[in-house]
Amino acid sequence: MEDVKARGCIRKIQSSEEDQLDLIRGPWTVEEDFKLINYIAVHGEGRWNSLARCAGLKRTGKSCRLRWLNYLRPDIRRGNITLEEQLLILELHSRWGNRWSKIAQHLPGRTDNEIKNYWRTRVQKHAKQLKCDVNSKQFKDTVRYLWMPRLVERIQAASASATTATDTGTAQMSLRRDVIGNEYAAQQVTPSYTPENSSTATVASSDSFETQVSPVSDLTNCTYNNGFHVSNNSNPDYGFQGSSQVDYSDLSDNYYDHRGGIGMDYQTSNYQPLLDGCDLSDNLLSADYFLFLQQQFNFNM
DNA sequence: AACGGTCACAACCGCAAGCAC
DNA sequence: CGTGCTTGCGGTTGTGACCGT
Repeated sequence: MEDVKARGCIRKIQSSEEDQLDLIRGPWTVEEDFKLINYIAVHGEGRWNSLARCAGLKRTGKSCRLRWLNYLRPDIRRGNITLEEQLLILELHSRWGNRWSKIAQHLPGRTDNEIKNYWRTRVQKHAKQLKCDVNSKQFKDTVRYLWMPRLVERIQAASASATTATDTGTAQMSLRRDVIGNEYAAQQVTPSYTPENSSTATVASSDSFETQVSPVSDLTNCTYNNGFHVSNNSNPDYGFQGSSQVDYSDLSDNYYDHRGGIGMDYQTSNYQPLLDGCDLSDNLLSADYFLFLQQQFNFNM
């Protein structure tokens, strides 16, 4: 009964405060961030509306929650999306669609917002360049048979060069542009982004290039230099419209580079159902490929 | 140097589910 | 059971930095 009273009281206070407070919107200030961090450090997170009030923040609970989860949390991982992460995002998105939070659960330190932004700014950009819908079979096949195998190649190449390199310190830390000039933010970024957890940071950066994309009919039967052979495209009409010049800058450079070999064996004969309980058509990976993912991420589905 | 276009990302919005009362 | 609050999610927008002309 007292709770009811209390709730009613809070509601009154809440509405009157909202009237008076004229809540702040837009970018957070350093001072606000410190208030939020300090309050959570003492009281923990949750009950965001009351947290916002008690912390003296003229923000909605929603805004506080978002700021904490997407930016201030200590385990947030900064820097470019690595090749491994790109691969994982492509794979998980192919299975789950725009379930960003679910995808984010498999990328430690990455937020759903970050992954969503990545998808929209990078992946959808490429779909646009191909003049096809990001949800079309055409685009999904492109991801499946081109981008992902190529990403695997690059990851393999990167890890191979990493093992030969004696200087592990070459992993470059890539701060977000908006962090530059923001000293307190830079302090947050540094500790969580180490060579250990971003071994491919150097190759994951945007290395701009232009790639010749073959007519799509070629995609129905081609063999990659890593042995990944594509021959099971069932759509005979599968073809890109318009320009064949596509910029795959950060997703995978040398997209159609058939030189050299990584030594991976992705034969179509290995192209099997991957995961229990999944629609077969949604399975992008061979068993080898899955093993590879597991090795890369300690990945458990 | 100025300008416009593009990119990347933080932040907001609306909606829905879950929960307590 | 209805109501209101909290939380979480996905979509969208705003904005500063960068880049090409």
